[in-house]
Amino acid sequence: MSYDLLKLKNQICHRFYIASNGITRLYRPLLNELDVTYPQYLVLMALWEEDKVTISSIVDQTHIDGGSLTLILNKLKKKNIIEYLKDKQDRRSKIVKLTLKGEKLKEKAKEIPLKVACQLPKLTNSEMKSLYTLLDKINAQFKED
Amino acid sequence: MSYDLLKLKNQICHRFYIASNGITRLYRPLLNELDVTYPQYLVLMALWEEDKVTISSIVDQTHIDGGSLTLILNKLKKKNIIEYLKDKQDRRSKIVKLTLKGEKLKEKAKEIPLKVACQLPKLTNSEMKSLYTLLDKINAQFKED
DNA sequence: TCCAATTAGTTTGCATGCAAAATATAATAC
DNA sequence: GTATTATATTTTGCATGCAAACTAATTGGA
Repeated sequence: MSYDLLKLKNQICHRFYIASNGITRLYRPLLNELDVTYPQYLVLMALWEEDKVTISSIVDQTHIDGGSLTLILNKLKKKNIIEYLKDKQDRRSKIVKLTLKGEKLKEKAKEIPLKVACQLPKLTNSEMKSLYTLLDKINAQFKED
Repeated sequence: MSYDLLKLKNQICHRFYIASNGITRLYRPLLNELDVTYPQYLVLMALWEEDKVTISSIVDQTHIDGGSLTLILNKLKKKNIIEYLKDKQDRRSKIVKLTLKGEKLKEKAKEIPLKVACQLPKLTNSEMKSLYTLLDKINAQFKED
């Protein structure tokens, strides 16, 4: 009995692991049509909301690791989806800006959220709201890290 | 307004991504003391519950990708935490078995779940139960993939 | 003003996650 | 019984996630 907490069925982190990987898998075929990966899509969503931002701002919004983000952004640049501008106030930082192609991708992506939602088990509005609230409580502590 | 569904704040998958990575980060320093990574720990939890199982059984229990699991198991073998046995019924499959060292690690790991729980925001029993239920609903569809 | 501490990004090395191809062995169809 | 098909596992190649070391530029204070 004292080992019950070590059982897989009692691991909340394992449930997040399964949910995160599983839902990302649902996105994959849809994102393939845009020729982007899920983390690249996170970056795009951040830029579609606010363009011409620093790399560290994107880190804050997406929670993608900075080292990984360097690679991700370079790939988006190679695909002509973003470009870099110089920050004249602070020469250490770079400004990331969507290209026209990057902006137009938003139109193509518009249908993705609903298509993914349709493949998920139906939750009532109340359940969905509750899930968001609980996730936000759990994640609150990671917002500042 | 028609792009609201593309905002980061409305992405349930992004919340799972943040929660999964964030909580795994809480485990890391604790798991370092056992010299294992989080996915390796998932494998150990599966084996502590049921030892001498096939690789595909571990895939079913942990939802770790089969290709990745081959590497993970080889690393656990190199650390003398598991060993392989031959399956005489089916020579395609391997039986994975904890070594004595692997079994003893369970004792060392016993305190980990509580130590992690202490670092998470406090949820009421009711909230926690609700979160588990909702996650299980979401994950139900990935159980068979 | 000059140096120490800080900050923005990049690079490196290791460990997955994942799709797809490759291997080896079993089970089925005929 | 032999060819076809299916299953268990491994291998390969690419894309992160992450810690730690590194570079360049800015800031804070003495």
